[in-house]
Amino acid sequence: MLELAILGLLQETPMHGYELRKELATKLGTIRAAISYGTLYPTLKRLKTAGFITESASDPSMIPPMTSKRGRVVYKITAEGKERFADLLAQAGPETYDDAGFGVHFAFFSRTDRATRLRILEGRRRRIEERREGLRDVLSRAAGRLDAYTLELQRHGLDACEREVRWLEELITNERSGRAPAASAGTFDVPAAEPAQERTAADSPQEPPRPHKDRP
Amino acid sequence: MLELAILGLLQETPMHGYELRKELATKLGTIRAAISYGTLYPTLKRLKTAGFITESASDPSMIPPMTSKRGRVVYKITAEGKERFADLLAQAGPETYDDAGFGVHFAFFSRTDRATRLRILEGRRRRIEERREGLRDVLSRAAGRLDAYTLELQRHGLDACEREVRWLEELITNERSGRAPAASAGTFDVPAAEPAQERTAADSPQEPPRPHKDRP
DNA sequence: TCTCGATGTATCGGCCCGATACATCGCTAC
DNA sequence: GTAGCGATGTATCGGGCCGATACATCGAGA
Repeated sequence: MLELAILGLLQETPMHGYELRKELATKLGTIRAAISYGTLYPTLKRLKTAGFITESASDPSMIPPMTSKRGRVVYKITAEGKERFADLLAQAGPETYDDAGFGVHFAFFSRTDRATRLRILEGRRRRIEERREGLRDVLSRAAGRLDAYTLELQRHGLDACEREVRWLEELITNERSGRAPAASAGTFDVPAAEPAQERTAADSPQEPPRPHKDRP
Repeated sequence: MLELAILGLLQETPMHGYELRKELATKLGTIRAAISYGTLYPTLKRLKTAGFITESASDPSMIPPMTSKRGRVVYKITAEGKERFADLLAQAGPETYDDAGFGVHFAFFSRTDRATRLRILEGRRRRIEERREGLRDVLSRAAGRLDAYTLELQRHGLDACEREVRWLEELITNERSGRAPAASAGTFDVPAAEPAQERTAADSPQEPPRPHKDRP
């Protein structure tokens, strides 16, 4: 899962580990607070061994905060890496629908085609519906066996499930009708930006409608 | 974390592994779907080595489903195990407040005293408030940098945070006023039960109210 | 009879985490 | 000026937990 996220971020721009961790934290803030270095560096090593990324010593192209010449290592994605990213993004294993897996896939939805988005959204909905049914069963059948706190926990969990299902339905509806994820229409006004570069997919040039919100 | 859950369940009645897994699944259904055997058995081994539980061959006291004489192993908690359980339950490390840790502690709240419950509830609230602030920051400051899907994910996460904070506030209020977790007052009618005993204290033999369901 | 699904115990490779160790940079305080 | 401090930065280690896998028994229906 982390592999996918790293590849996705490096696709936008090369980075060194520390930066990667921060970007990961803001992009996946909902999923995991912050990735551990004990995970990050071994994963980067794996990725490098597999040929999906390359390391290079610090080049002096970074202007903003740093001009140091210390041992900073900049990671860069390769062509194989981009291909790998597209594969991981589109393929759907069972782990695609658990909390972490779904979150990562969703976070990179702007790099996917609509069919894939719908498939993942619906798979996730199915998964949550199953969890919801399990909780309902427990609450109706096993209620007498459990204490008040445990029941309260289940009730809260059930509530969260129902809410997530509704959220997914909204997203699915929007997706089908070709709109962007206008969904919950929060208090925030999205400041446009991000022409969302089209065409990612190693070999497929399509990258459909995506009305999104292009500026003139 | 799993250690705590196992000890907690074995405190109610001895069990074998398979049964333990199922109980774990219904008690912690919100937290984790089902514990893996690749986790369960090694943990049981650890617990046994540490002297917190004992193994014994299948005794013929189990009536309901099985009368087999195969290699079923029944696990039973020891006095040290009960002490350990009380310690784990009351102590508050940082991992007490993450999703899994909090869930397990909450599921065993009926075995804790009110002061501990309040401490944990408030610690959890603090944790979630921090996550919430982080998401708000991202949504207001980094919004332009992120695509619509990522933003939608953050919005949904923020929503979940706000909801959980409100839930926790309710629980804290109830706890302070001495009521049971009547909290969210869902569609379900809570079958009363559980006056929520006070005082747990490591070695006390009391084993409070716990109506449970003993057969004749 | 025979296969199938539930029950049951157990191990292995691998991902990921928290703790820890180091080293440098820019800032403020003394 | 220099001493400390917090942010930046790279890296390893032990351990928890997961999914896949293997194996064995039992009751019930084809």
